[in-house]
Amino acid sequence: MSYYDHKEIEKKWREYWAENQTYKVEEDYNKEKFYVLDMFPYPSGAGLHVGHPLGYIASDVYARYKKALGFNVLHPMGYDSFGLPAEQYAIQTGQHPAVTTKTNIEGGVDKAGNQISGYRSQLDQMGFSFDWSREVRTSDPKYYKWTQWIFKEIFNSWYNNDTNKAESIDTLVDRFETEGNANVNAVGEQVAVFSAEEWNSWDVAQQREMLMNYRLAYLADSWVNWCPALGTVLANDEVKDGVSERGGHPVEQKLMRQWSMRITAYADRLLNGLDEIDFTDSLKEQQRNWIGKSKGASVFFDVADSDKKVEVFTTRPDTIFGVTFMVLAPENELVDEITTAEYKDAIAAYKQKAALKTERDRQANVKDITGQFTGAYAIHPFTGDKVQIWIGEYVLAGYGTGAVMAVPAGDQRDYDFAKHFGIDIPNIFEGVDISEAAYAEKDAVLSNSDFLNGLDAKTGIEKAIEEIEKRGFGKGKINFRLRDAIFSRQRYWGEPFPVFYKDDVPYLIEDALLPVTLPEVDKYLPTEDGEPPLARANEEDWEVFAGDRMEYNTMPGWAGSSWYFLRYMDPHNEEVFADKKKLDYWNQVDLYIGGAEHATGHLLYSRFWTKFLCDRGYISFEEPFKKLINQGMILGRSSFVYRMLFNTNLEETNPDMDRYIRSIISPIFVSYNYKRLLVSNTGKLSDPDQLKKGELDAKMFKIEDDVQNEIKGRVNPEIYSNFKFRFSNFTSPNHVDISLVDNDVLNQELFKKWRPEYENCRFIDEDGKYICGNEVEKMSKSKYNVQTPDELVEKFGADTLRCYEMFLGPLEQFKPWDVKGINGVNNFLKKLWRLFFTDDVFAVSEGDPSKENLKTLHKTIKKVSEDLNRYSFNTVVSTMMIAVNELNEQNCNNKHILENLVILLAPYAPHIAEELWSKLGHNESVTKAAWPTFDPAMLVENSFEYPVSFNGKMRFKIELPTDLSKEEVEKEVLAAEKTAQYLEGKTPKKVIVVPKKIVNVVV
RNA sequence: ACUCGAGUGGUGGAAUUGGUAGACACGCAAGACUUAAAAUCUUGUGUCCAUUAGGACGUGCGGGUUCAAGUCCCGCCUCGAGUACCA
Repeated sequence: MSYYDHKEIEKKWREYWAENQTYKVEEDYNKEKFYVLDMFPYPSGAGLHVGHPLGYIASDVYARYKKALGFNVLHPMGYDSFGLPAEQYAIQTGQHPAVTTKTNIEGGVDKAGNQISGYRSQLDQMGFSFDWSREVRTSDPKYYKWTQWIFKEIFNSWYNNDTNKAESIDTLVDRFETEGNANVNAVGEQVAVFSAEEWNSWDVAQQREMLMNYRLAYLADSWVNWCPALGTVLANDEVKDGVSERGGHPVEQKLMRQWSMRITAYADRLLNGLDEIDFTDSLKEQQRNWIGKSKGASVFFDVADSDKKVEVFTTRPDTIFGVTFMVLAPENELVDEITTAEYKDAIAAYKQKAALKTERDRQANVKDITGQFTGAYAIHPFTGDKVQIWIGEYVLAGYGTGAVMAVPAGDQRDYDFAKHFGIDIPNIFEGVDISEAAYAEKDAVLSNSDFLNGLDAKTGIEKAIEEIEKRGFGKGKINFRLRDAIFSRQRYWGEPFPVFYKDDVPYLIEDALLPVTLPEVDKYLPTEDGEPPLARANEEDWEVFAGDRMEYNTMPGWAGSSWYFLRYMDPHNEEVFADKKKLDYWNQVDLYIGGAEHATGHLLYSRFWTKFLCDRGYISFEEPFKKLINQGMILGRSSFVYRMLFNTNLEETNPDMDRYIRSIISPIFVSYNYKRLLVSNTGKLSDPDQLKKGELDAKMFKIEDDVQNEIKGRVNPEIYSNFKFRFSNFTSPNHVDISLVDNDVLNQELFKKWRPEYENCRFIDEDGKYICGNEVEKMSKSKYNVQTPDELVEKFGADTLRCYEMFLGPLEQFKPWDVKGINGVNNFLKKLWRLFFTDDVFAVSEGDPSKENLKTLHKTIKKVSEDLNRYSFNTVVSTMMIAVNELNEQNCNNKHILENLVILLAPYAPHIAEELWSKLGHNESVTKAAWPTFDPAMLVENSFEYPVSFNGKMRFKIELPTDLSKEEVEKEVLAAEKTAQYLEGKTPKKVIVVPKKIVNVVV
């Protein structure tokens, strides 16, 4: 085989790898480990486009590099195979989601008869070094058995603020039994104090109900994001702009009994942990904002003529003397209790109006100020003044206490509210004008504020909290925006809970009976009375059943993905979720690659579960992912054809005829460079454009004439006498399939066959070529700009595609896909191949390499290693290209040089590397070869070509020995012939010499 | 509005700690091979001026620091991403 036959080579080595289990990894406790992980994919039926494997290629390159460096590398892959799309498809087709999921992964034919190649084979053809023996699927009962087990652990835990750790619920029960809850410092709901005697006197149901307030996985009535279209609740991170992230359906607030995870217990640790991990700043920032820590105070205001109190949270307790009213969220429980008889109806009406609005409506109408007075008054704790209590939509039920103390002088929303309802706006800042707007900056000095007068915000806040605590109506408090995570979904295709109910009290299924598998149901829809699909299953449909009924909810998508990276360490263990020794060995993920869209979902939840499992002693690290790289999206390059618009003169007089004539005139498309001239008839045209415009006019004229004549025989003469076909100056751009376009030139024949309506279309082309316009957009079927890896692998091979995707640009960046460029990379591999051949015969020379050869090699080893160390995947390809170009020029076919070159290339182009490696006489896979060592001695030069600049401008170069001192270099430069020319007779003020870098002469 | 990120040839991009801006590739142009096309190879290719020699300008815009700025500092503009009544 003398030419580079990628098909043959790639097939051969893929088979070799599979047969020899080249990528199988074992724990080797004497070897240093490295864990490279990709965010695992949801196996959709649509398959992969070129954007999907980008991150996998990068991680594969890195994994192979680390392995060559001698690390024991764990690099697994699996599927996040529970989820909505499979279930929606199941609802439509009645096919079990397990079946479609399996087809999407393993290939087959879907219900509509489409051939699906399957994720696995698409991944395999890319030559990835995944250890498939460790594959996990979240929907596999053997896997979700342990997801259920972890749920049980979380359920059986509480958060002890004193130890700042999750502990077994047994330690809590012990304390309740001996001392009650008075001294328990736990994260949880506010509960009344009880004694040990009281606890011991309760029955099991009462005790379990109390424990719910403490458990880290708990069942409670909570305000949830209810999405009627999807028939399920959604977590906060699954709602974007008030609609569901998947599908964009409206979401409303609803009070429902739901499972939740007490992630708020970990808010502070999730925040602090960010300092220890290497994520991008923007991602850390997103998590910080999501957690939303704010310091302030919680203050109680007595309600006048009542024993009720309103608790508020404020970050500006220093502005408390500016309080002129209070506002509660409409959903706040206190509202009904304090509303006076007089205002009952108005309040009820307002509440109802608010409840009907979707999340989105409430967000959209930020500018609309609404609210309603309750009739009740609160007592200002310092001044004793009576202040009105209102309810208003701008106060969120879910944040803080669902109530605010309104300080119109210092908060714009309060200011607007006060203005709108005519409430006082007393100024509490010295020398600040608040006639137009509130003053929210923290640099103003307080006034009209009793003991706080003269203080700035910082000291004022401290002083205020001190005083509030002293007088006993509040205390300093830290508040988080982060909410507990809703953990149930009213869906079928998810993990069933290991939970059953007896007398409406939830109990756990014992470990020995796990997993609780999904029962068969007749339909994947809610029941008539609105229960989740699992309620359709009868007792006998459940493999595991206990109590009165099983839990009907299933777990959310993030359950399985929160811990999968641990299961890869020991995927087939049936005794524990993973063996402790293996967990300790593989430890954290050293490099994690995936999209940034998981910033506040998966990446936060898995950090939470990791901390939990660490607290409970199952693992020995708190952060799952040491370093994370977000790969940027590969955008599509869409091509456009421009359809000419025209007038018929009949639009008004005879619209029916107009429509008829339009229907019989085949589309006319104008080439891009002409279209430009059509639209830009303003301003002066350049001479060539002027010429082109002339051409265009002539062509348009001709077609106008042709069309005019063609119509003649097809309509009656009377109508024809009024018919005048004239092009307008406008065109309508239509997407055209990129497979019909080569280098912006449209294949006119194929285009005519593409769609029946284009069969007889006409082109106004340029010298026979129709040039398409283009635009960079997201890849999507509807834009006909999707590039699948399959056709490229077929045409150029996986090695070329791998190199090209890396070559495209920095991994993190968004970049447009340009098919053209792939030729260059393919050429590079062909050139490389040819280095090994002389006159079509494989031939390498055994002798010592030349100094030049060695210099090229070691320069390359150095740069490739450095670049990989800083994850600069794109520049490595350029470096390899330079090396091949240089070796080509040097006519190098030295065995030593080429062997090392092959090892350097192997992470990027493993197939061709294996082939050349074996041709070089090796019997083992190139993946077993050690990374070459850089020898600085090979790069030592005895002369350097100094760029000489004058006043910072480079003028000429001069070759000088490297062992010259600065002074000698200066002397040589000043003596140089060209120097005089640039000095123009002046004497240099100063000469800067940076050895082996630059010389700058200041004149 | 706020937070983060990014603006470099016709295009993707390189320049790692301030030290030759535009590496490497695409595209384009010219040439070689060919009956022709494709493929391949060679040469050129930031812009402007100049026949050449050479010169001027040049990393979004305006300032500054420095012998020297794509890189550092200040102000602004544009684009992208995220968040959005968070008290």
